[in-house]
Amino acid sequence: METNKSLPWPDGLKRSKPRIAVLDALGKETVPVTASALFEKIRSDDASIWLSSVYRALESFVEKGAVIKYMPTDSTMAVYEANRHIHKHYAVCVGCHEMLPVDDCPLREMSDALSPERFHVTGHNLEIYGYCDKCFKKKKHG
Amino acid sequence: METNKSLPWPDGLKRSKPRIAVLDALGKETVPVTASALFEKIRSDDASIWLSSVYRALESFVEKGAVIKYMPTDSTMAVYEANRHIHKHYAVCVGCHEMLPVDDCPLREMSDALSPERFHVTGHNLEIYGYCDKCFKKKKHG
DNA sequence: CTTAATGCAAACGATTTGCACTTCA
DNA sequence: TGAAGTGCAAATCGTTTGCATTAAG
Repeated sequence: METNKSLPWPDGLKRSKPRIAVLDALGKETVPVTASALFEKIRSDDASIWLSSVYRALESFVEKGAVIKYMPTDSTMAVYEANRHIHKHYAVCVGCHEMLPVDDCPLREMSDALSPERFHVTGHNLEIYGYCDKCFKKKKHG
Repeated sequence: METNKSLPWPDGLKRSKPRIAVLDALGKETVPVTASALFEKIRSDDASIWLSSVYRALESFVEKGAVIKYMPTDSTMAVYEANRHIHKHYAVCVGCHEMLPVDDCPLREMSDALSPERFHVTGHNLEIYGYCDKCFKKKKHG
């Protein structure tokens, strides 16, 4: 997974210190992260940034399609990841919220189920729930 | 779709006025609804109920598996539906948030992609995004 | 009776927003 | 310079919680 190659700057967005910091930080992640996790990482690296700027930066990137936002069903916080244009889904652990990438997507033929008279598909989101192995073992022992 | 048959009462839950009202109201819905929408409907029907009681009732039903909670990615509010034990997914309109049922589920073989050494699947959630026909037409005309 | 559920209000926490002050193009 | 972005604080809003009271089993 190409996490280190720096992400292309989205057209039409001014380059500012907070935005650059946010996109850089996202570029280093391999799984989706929350806004406040990003905020902490940027801060601990060095730079002064405000949480609201992180949110605003993320929002503008999402709008441009450079970043993808997910809202996991069993959580209250949104998570974000760089859009590397690799079609991908995650298995979310119900115990610790870890997100494991799932390489296969079984949805190629999905849109057939929806005729264009009813619905015009632009994308989809698949979450698989369950336990990662660590949490599964923890659960077994109580 | 069997929306009128009254839903079975989950084992181990005390029958109380607010809980009954919530489950009744959910039984009349054909698509997932928000807690506050339910709250309004119950109120407009007649009964006095508090929003917090709606949340508490929903929470207890979700715990018992009688109700399913979703958190659509493009929204900030959770939605709930009665668990009729029919495997189902929705196409969510990006314009108006309408949720259209999708009858087919392409995920039967999904869990094969995850070996049990990595992840123990308990369920999944699929959202399909796009435009319902009304919003699609609206968008075309600007 | 005795535990669990509710009424109600007040707290919470993630996210958003308002506004004066920068900063980028 | 002028529009767009940020610092910062304060507001918002869906949801949760605390506690005294009420109701279910």
